[in-house]
Amino acid sequence: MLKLSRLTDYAAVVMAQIARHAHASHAAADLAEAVQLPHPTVSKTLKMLARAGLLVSQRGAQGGYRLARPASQITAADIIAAIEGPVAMTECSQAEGDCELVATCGVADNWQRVSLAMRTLLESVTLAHLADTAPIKLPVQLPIQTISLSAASA
Amino acid sequence: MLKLSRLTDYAAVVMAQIARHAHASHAAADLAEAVQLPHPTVSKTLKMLARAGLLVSQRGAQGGYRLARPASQITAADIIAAIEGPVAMTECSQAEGDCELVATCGVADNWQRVSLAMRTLLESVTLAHLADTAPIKLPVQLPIQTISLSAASA
DNA sequence: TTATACAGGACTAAAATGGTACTCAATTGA
DNA sequence: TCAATTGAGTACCATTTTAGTCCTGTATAA
Repeated sequence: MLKLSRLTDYAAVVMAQIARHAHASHAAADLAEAVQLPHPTVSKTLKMLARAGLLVSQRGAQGGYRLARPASQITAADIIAAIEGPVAMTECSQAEGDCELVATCGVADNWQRVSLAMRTLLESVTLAHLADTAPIKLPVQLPIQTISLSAASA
Repeated sequence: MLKLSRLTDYAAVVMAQIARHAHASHAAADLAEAVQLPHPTVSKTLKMLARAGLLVSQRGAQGGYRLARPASQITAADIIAAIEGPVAMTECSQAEGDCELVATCGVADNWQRVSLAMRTLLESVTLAHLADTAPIKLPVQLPIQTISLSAASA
């Protein structure tokens, strides 16, 4: 399925919720209520996002979480990376030298290129886009074809 | 990590191996030897690929697996789908009506668009590209930017 | 100083994944 | 027609990952 983990999914929903009221501080409990998910799980997610530097936290009464920077400067790739680690399709596309099958593999290089393309795509989608109830209008069908796999330039 | 499962990774490697000698029939054991992976696992992978219609199998002596169609007509998305099911980033981006959080979610539509873009990307990469030892030259950095999220057209 | 709210870590339960083994069926060719 | 080869199908187990919970500690504001 190549799918996001459920926590990552939650993270996106919660981030979007915060982004829609970026001025205020949001307590974990309030957010959990707003998005209809269990407190402890939302809390865990928020902690991960804060640790990744996407949210800033404020302890104590009237505390809570706020965006660390404008929603337009937080990307889908950031959110995914905060929960699941760096976006990479295969083991070998994130770190060098782990895979002992390099010799017989023969597809590593090309997978890495595809992986890079996906990362670039995810970096081009911002939290501002996600939080907007209006659909982001990705003219997907056509332009991606312009990434013709035969063209030049590395 | 948004990563492929290990079996999917194997599938790509094995498919590439077959694609490089598309004329011959390949026994599971031979392929396992060639790519240095355990027999039973390769066998399992091959069965899944055959069931998905990407390979045709021939039983008996001199039997084995062959590509069901030219490598240029088999996409990365096909291979991933054969092992993991349809490419979709979230539960709700593959089937309608499962998620009871639609009301509070607010990001479903946009995730689905991103998901579609990823699928399109994976459909534009063929087995012929993957199997080619020469790198596919994805001019990624630039053109993906042309998928500007603000443009028109649904 | 007390209530609020986040931080961190440990722990458990459940599910997905990966891998193995065994038996059956089909094809070839001697 | 029989034996060897090779895929098909199924069931099973071990491991890892994921999700979720709980508890204790710490910072802040009123």
